[in-house]
Amino acid sequence: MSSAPPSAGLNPAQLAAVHHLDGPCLVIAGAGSGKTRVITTKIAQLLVSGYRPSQIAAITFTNKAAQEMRERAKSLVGNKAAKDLAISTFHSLGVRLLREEGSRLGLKEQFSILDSDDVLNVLKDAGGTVDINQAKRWQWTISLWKNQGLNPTQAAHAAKDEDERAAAAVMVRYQERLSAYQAVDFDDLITLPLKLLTTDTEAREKWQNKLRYVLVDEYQDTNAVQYELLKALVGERGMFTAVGDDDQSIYGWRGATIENLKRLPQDYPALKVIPLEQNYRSTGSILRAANNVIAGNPKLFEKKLWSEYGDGEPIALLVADGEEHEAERAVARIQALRADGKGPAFKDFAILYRANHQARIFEQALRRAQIPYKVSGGQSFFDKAEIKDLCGWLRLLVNQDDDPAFLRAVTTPKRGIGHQTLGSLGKFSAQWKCSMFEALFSESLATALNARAIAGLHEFGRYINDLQCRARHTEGETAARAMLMEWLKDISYETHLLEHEENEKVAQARWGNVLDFVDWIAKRCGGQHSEEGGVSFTEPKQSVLDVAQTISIILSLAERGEEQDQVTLTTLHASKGLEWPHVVLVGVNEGLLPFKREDEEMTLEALQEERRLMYVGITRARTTLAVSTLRRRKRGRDTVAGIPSRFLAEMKLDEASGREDPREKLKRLRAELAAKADKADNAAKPAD
DNA sequence: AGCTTTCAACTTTTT
DNA sequence: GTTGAAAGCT
Repeated sequence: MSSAPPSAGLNPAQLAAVHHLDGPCLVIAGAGSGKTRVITTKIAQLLVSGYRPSQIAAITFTNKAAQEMRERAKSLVGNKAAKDLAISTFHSLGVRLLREEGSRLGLKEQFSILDSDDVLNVLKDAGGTVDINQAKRWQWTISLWKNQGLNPTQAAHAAKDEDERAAAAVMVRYQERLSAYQAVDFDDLITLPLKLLTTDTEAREKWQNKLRYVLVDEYQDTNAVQYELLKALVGERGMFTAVGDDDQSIYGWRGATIENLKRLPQDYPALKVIPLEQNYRSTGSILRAANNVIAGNPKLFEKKLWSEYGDGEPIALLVADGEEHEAERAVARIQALRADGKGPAFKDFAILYRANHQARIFEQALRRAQIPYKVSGGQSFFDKAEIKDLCGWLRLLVNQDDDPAFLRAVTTPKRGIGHQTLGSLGKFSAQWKCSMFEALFSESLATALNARAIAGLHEFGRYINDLQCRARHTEGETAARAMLMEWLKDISYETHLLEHEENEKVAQARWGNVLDFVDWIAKRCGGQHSEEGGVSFTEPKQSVLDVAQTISIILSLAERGEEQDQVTLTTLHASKGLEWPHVVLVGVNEGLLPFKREDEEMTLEALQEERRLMYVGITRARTTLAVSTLRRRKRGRDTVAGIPSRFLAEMKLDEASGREDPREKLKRLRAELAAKADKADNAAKPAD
């Protein structure tokens, strides 16, 4: 290792942020200003100045972000030091605190953590209803209260209408049930540690001593309770660095509050505020548009992004006749840019939209153009244990040499084949360099295993072969559903769930997921009819095995975390923190972005949050950005006139091309238009 | 009363 | 393309 300081190559503002170690520090990190680099470098700097790794806590909002930060830290400070750093989400830090100190709150060490589905069941029970939506509304309301730091009594006080009073009443019983079960929900993972640290001096001193320095990422996303927890953790010393951007606060609707940014200078008069304004991501045109838009919001901290890169391409404005046309234009743009010179990869493109349902039309258009794509979000369905079980079986049907799948299928549900047998089978297959499934029918298997074990394995093997055969020859939705249900009956999966789950309600929920899964597969087996661009066409029917194959591919790619070359489709919310060379921001219309419900008026706060969303969208782009607006848009059954979003005017696109001579500009624009028309023509031909 | 049909609406999401 | 609510039908 060289002796260069960890902060080599940082700009002055970044350096100031890294080296301000002896007091509270707030870094206002504009989009693309290298904030993760600042955090990891600061961690390294803290180590240099004498902190031990275990004394430094870095807090993020998602596990993914924590993972990434740990990777970055690892490459900077080495494996050994990085291992002991307390890099985690607010929630996992909460878990750690409660596991160690929970007894002080009357919580046993092995308390259970309820996920969202579990909570819903408890709420139905506590509220005496079967109405899932009612339960969901309670869940939402109660969660917001808890995130504001309200207990049931305070919540009852805060309740404004009949619905909220009912929710508050349910909340009392809900909390009682949680403590009776020795269970906590996600919100408790913040509120209970806070309660502990504020009421128990001994615990507070212990943890303030343990975690000497705290860094918080995405600080603008903290809610009231998280703020208090941070305060309790850092105590009087106030040794922390908060990194955030008030202009990228887009989670107000789930309890995040920029009050936390306003309060910080008041609560910590010694606070050093350092804005990072140099952007290392986008071209001048893009940054100018972003700055112009966000200028419409009141400023909490003054900052203006700038970049050393040139203006680059002007921002393209697409005006589409309708949703289909918009999708075609977006696809044509991708094809045109790819036809250009070196040609960017598909993964260099993203299509950004306000609401999930907007994705569908773009999916269709991309499929028709044979462009690979992925829709971000969702997919967590496949992480559920019961779904993983069944996917194990499906993977085995697709590829019998998939040993992990074999092990999962052969042991779930239990069928009298234990680890002894499987251990021997594994050794045998390793010796003969074949898969476990292949080994199962080998004649020399008798040398390794007794007859009873072999008989059991053979039965399983025959069943798999039979099932594979059925899966290959079953097509169509109804037949597929019947076949899958028969399979589940064959392996007694429902019984398995009921036996292995202590709580019958949880088992029922899991079985419900299984049925959803069956449904999902069956739907894909039936031919799908769709109308696309006036052409009606039918996807061919698929066999169950075909669908299983698709699932296997998705799973193996996800498992390896491999990035494929595909266009990204994502909501603006989910795009925060990401970037692409080429971005198309679609549906930039009044009503959609800014979003407004039909019957409600938009508050100023809501509009400002929508504006920040627009700002986030613009700043995702590195080299080119296209914004697209609809001239007509669908609303339910009928089509209404589309009003261009006010944010388009705020971008001041005509000014954005700079101080160019008007005549020159006209000439250039004409040439560009002609070139684009050519490209679009060329690109359109092979697509049809 | 309980069923079917029709109509209109349609955020954003992590732990 | 789905879901929930309200109107209409038996």
